[in-house]
Amino acid sequence: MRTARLNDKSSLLTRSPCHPLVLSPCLRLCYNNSAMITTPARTRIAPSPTGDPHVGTAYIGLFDYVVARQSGGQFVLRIEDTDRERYSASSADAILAAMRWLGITPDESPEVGGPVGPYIQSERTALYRDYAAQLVADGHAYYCFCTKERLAEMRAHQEEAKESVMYDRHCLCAHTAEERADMVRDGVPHVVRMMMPREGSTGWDDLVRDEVVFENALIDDQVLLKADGFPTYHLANVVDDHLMHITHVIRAEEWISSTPKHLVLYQMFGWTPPRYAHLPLLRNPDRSKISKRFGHTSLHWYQAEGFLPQALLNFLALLGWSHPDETEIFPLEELVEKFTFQRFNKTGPIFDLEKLRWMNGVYIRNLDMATLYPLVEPFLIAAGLLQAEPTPEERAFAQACIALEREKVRTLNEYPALVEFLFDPNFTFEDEAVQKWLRPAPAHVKPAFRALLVRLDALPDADFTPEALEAATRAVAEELGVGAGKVIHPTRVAMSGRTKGPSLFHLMALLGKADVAYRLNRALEIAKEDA
RNA sequence: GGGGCGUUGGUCUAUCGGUUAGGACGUCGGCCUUUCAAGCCGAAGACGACGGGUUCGAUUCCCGUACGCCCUACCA
Repeated sequence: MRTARLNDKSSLLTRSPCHPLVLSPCLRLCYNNSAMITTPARTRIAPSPTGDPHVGTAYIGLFDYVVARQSGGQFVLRIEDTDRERYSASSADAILAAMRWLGITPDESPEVGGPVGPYIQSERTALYRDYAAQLVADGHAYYCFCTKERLAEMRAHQEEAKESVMYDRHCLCAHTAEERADMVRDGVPHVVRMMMPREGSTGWDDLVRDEVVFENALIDDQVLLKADGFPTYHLANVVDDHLMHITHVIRAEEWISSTPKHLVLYQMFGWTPPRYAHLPLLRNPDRSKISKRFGHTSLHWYQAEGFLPQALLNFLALLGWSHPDETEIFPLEELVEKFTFQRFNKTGPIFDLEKLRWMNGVYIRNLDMATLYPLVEPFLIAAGLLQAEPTPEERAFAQACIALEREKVRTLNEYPALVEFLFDPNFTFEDEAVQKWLRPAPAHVKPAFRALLVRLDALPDADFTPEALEAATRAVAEELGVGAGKVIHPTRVAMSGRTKGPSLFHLMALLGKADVAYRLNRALEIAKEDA
């Protein structure tokens, strides 16, 4: 049951000189956060194109997607490129591509368009200017001409005096509205600041944190429009969320203290605010906000490392949220089915890469070869094991190699190192393996290799099967009066240069008679040198 | 300095006042096995940050303290 007790907006705002707005009783909303969302919700992810696509964007985007899907609504992607200093031209495309890779594709975006575009804020600047002007005209905002120097000085004084650092409304008190308008007309550089009420409080019922309230007096007169004519996040976000009919703003915890500003803007405009859900912030191992310094924040890294999008999403879903049945491995569809904000935790989780790696391994093992191999091939090509356009034969061989080591990895990029030796009969031996079985070689090893060579030579090509190879190997062991392992282990070293690896007989069958013989002889050579 | 948010094993978490505080990752040990993995079994690891309340009973509700984090930009 949802109830909303919202005072008539005109009674919320009253005026008085220099403290012009008074917000009376705080905004109280009571909702039920335990339920699934049944009326179509419009959610949005609003990344800033300032660098590589960020894992935090994927985290928030995942839940935006889930809420939209669950409720039968839409998931919108909007590019917030109002910071011209940090803007990176290639970033927006990279973000879109990363979302596509993850499979959480927006219903409306700069790429696919939609009914409430444009979806790039730099293409909407006229809009923000108009709304800012309206706020000024209505007395909810004012022009400010203070230089950065004066602001810095003011802050220094305030800090020294142990006062809270806030704009002192110098321009508001020193000039009349007409004077300010004249100065703007005369081209004096200026910004637009919102006139934050100095009394009352502003609060909301957060979908994950319940009621949060701030004293208005503690909130600064935020700059809404910068001197370069671009809006700040605060203005652009409110205007766009309203114009784009966003019903649920899902964002990171770091925005909590900005929310009252946004709420007051909605009141000033006379708009109904959306619901807010402030999700916990992903953390570094030292509990600070996740950053490049400690971990991997770029989605490119996860992709390059060979994480599967499904695994990443599953892992992300379990950061802060938990499945009602305590299930750990579940697909996106199930998250859509089971999601409620109530099951969200408020603590910022540390991003545990080890657990992600485990989970990724589970997902890899659950794939059939037909699905797995195409995902692995690019890694084989990158490692130089395959040429860029493999022939069907090369591809078949590579797939057979991967099949041998299929369940061994946690990330796809581990495959090349595991199967490398299969592609190269002149592989490099590992010192440890050589020392254990070849140099010095236990007395039975060289005879065993020679006996094996003879037996394998006698095997028709068609019989070069794991079963036949195992029989031959065991027969050799018996002949020499040693345990099977005493032949199997050195043979493995002869085949791969290592003490560990895939099933020996399957590996030999895959290599074929000639290659196996070559490798056996090569090992014999190495063992010979020692004497 | 001010404000806000948070605090269950190393990590992710369950618990919506009554449990021997459960699960997962990781760690350690065992089994399986031609090695490595995988799989299976088992173990160690939480006085539920601390101190007060409320209650017949608190990890769960309230207050305080400590600690951590976020915000405090003409960045988002």
